[in-house]
Amino acid sequence: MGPFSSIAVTVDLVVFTIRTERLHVLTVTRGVEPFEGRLALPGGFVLPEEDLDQAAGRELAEETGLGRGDGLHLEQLATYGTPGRDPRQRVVTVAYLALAAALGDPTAGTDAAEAQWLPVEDVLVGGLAFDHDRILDDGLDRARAKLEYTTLATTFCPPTFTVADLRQVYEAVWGVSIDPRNFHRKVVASEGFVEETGERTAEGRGRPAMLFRAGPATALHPPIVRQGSVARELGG
Amino acid sequence: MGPFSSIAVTVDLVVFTIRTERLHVLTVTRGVEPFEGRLALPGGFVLPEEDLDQAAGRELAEETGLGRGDGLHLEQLATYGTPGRDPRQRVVTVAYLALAAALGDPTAGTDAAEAQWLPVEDVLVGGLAFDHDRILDDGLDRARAKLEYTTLATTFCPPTFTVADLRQVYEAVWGVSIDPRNFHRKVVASEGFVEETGERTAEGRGRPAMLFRAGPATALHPPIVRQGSVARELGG
DNA sequence: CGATTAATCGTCAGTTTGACGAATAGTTGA
DNA sequence: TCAACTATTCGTCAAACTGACGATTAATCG
Repeated sequence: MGPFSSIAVTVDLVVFTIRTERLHVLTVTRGVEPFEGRLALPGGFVLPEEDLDQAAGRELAEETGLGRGDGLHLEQLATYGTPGRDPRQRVVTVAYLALAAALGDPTAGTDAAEAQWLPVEDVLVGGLAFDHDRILDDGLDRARAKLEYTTLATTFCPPTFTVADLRQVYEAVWGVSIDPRNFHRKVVASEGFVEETGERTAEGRGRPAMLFRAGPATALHPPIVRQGSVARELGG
Repeated sequence: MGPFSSIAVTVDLVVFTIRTERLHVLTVTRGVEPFEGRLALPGGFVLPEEDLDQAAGRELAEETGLGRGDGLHLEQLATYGTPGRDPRQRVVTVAYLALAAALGDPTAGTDAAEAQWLPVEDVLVGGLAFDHDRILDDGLDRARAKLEYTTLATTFCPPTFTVADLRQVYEAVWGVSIDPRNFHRKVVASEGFVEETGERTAEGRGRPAMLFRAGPATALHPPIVRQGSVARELGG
């Protein structure tokens, strides 16, 4: 294939979770040049006999210990290949978006001793190496949009959760506050979004809440819309 | 970077347009093995100093003569890299989706003497080389979804067009028929979707229609929804 | 010129929305 | 113990939006 083979292919991960009611992203501290000591998104090379999705799943498992069956969501985000984005050589990276329920601190002892969860707003202000700020931004846009018309918000929740838990997911990801009464009405009316477990929360202030599990639906009809979000988005 | 560099990176294009009220996709007939003589999506290698978007734009220009300023839309679709998808060597391809107004037959004389527009439904039934059927399918899904909540339908139209022209875009892409009265109401009420030119069509049967041009909006609020499309999409 | 065609305007009932009041069922603190 | 507090859940209401479809308008066709 001639002179075209000198491009390295990697996968990078934008992994979101919610801790203490704020959206967090998984980061690693680079141990080598370039950008040594700087924060970056986790990622690595695609192995010669490995599918792209496989590579992303492997990297995710290495960094977090999460794998199939942990109710996490993994989808391809976009691919970035501007010449010079890695100063060493031409690197094309396929970015993936992962959503996970809150879990303990990243598995030390593995490849990812330097990995840590950081609040997205703290990272967004230009803190990442390479073009990872842009990738994080695109991942955030994608996650925000997907909450509107898919049931993916439940992947941020534990196996059983309350409507308030689910609402806090939307509030954390969108950075807005939502009327609990209208949100409750829409969620329980949305067929297949959540299923009753019959149980209710034991502790906590206020009236005990019903516990739900994720329902079988993947798409939301009608969607849960951000108030003035995309609206009035004019531009030329 | 060791043993990781032996992956070739290409771009492939899903180019849609509308001819005779049906959605068409740009195809090429392969002149070399593998899949010699078979239909495929146009595409080619990413050059060493070339950005991915650039490569896609270049390939599009080579095949169609279309370039910036022709009011066409070009966006990254997804990346495909399953080992074995190209029997010769490991190839990762970044697919792009392009939408264009109807134009003449593909520019013969260039690289693309074998390029032709074919109705999507004729191609969908497993006619393409490599994994291009899958790519076409993903492109079709993306195009259908984007018509709902963006103003991209106008990129299928000439500089000035009627509401009926726009409706035929939706009907061709979605493969449904739409009530002309409700569609008209929504389109003219949607701020920034279309702008009046003050002119009207001269020829044709029936009452002459007002001519519009594309407005400044990029997002649609509220969206133009497919009837029962995504609705009831349960599964798990 | 009447039939036909297509564009545009209207009507109407049913649904969904955002705003917000009210009842419920717990915990907290004096 | 009980009033204050908090959070969940249920209701109400007017405004907006939707799909179905009738009616009018303005052209071409036979």
